[in-house]
Amino acid sequence: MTLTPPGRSPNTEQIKCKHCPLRGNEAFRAFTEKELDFVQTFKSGELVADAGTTIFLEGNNSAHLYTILSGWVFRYKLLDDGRRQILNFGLPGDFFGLQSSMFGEMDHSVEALTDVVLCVFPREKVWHLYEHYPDLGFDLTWLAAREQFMLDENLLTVGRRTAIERVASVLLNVFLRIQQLGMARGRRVDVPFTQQQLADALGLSHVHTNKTIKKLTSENLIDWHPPKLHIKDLEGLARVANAELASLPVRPFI
Amino acid sequence: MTLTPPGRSPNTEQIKCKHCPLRGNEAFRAFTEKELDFVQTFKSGELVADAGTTIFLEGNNSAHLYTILSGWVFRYKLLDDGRRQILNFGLPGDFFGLQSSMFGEMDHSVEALTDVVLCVFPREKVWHLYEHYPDLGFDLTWLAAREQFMLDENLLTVGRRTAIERVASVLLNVFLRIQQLGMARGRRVDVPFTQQQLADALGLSHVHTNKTIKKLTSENLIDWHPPKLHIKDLEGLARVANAELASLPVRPFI
DNA sequence: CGCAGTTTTGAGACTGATCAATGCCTGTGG
DNA sequence: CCACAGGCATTGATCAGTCTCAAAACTGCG
Repeated sequence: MTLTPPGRSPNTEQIKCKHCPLRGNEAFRAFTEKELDFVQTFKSGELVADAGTTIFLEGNNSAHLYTILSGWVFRYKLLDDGRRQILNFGLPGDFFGLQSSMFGEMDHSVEALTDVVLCVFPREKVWHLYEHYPDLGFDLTWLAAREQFMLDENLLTVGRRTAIERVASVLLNVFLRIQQLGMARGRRVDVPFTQQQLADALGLSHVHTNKTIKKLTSENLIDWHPPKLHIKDLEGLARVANAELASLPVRPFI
Repeated sequence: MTLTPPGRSPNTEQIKCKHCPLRGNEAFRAFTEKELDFVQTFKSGELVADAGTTIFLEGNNSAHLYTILSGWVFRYKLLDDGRRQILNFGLPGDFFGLQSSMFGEMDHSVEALTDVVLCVFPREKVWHLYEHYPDLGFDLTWLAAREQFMLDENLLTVGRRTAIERVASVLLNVFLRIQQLGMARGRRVDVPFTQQQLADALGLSHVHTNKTIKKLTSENLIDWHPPKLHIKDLEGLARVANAELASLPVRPFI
């Protein structure tokens, strides 16, 4: 496990915001020079973490905000006896850690699902952002509303969909998000989570999740040999999921 | 069903922000004169709606943001076949409708649970707020983060808690929220939702919800003769819920 | 008084949980 | 190059929590 402290990355040179690999991506809105310069001063460093590393724990007073440059993370909550609910997955360009900068304490934990590179922002500067870059403040709210949107969807899934609908809708969502980032090869994507982790996101047991995946496979909708996921029938999958195939809006990121 | 259009309330005089009944409440942070004046210009009217009225529907392009002055609402999503998941309840001081002002379209519906009075803000002015009142922009983000916090909790509840834990934790949360608003009489509060609505928030059937409430009652933890809820054993209820009794932070509102 | 919506109760069915193995792949060290 | 360990995936059998269906009792209201 490597957890490089913010501000000092070991071998790798830090990426300048100007040259941020995410900038060119069509999924994200364009930035002005001025905004870029500010974001650069806002950024305090990078965090490189191996898969499995805990970025922060519930109850922590994390002093940072993070944008994912590469890799996946997941947010989760635990009950005392160890039951775990994964709240959402974070992909490149996604933002997390807002709560601590608002309330001073996180209500959930975050773990690196794959090796990740995170862009780190100190929370003391958040206020500065609102004061001098209202458009970026607006973007922050936008991103918070987007997270809420995804949570609403997850809550519907976990609360009201059957097992097969749940698996179908989460795989579908994840596929669409990867596709939006331009990281899909046709209907083929890399989905790095284990069945156990998927189960924890769905509110199901891992055994039943496995059996449900098999069913989707035997119905010729998907083919998943972790981490390679092939969506063989997108419309069919959406039908089983009881979901619509809306396209995702272009979005900001910090 | 009465749905008074924003900007024209029939008999009632509109409430000036300066005299907003919520202002004095300890649950909320104090505002400066300048902020109050702006919020007053931001406000475009009031919406008075009877219990059961739909404020807006999923897919709508709602042009407004709302703060609840009095009464309860709930946010929900539907599946095609009518299964309903209630995402969260809104109480006085709570804010909703942010998504439409960010993405132009709501992903969920909102219904008045009781008769409500809502304070209406036009979404065109949201940008103005960020530009000229950064502290209010910050507050908006704060409120979005708070909603996220509540959704995280709900997702954990629905995904990983058992029926009895679910009922206990939602009743507990609702009690604490009412208490924070100073609307509790000791351990007694008015909880206006039906068992069916509670069930839809919990991801349970209404029959099983009823049986579970009975169990909590027979264990002498609560006493609920709708709408009168009496929490007979707060600590015991928290224990059953597998939840902690943290106090809620003072919060902003618009 | 009667209606409509809500709560309550019982019985049986079923989805998904739990338990317990087994198989499989990958990386590691001998 | 093989043996082994550890993590994951897979499978079968049994169990139980929750759902569905159906009907009755209750409550507030016109």
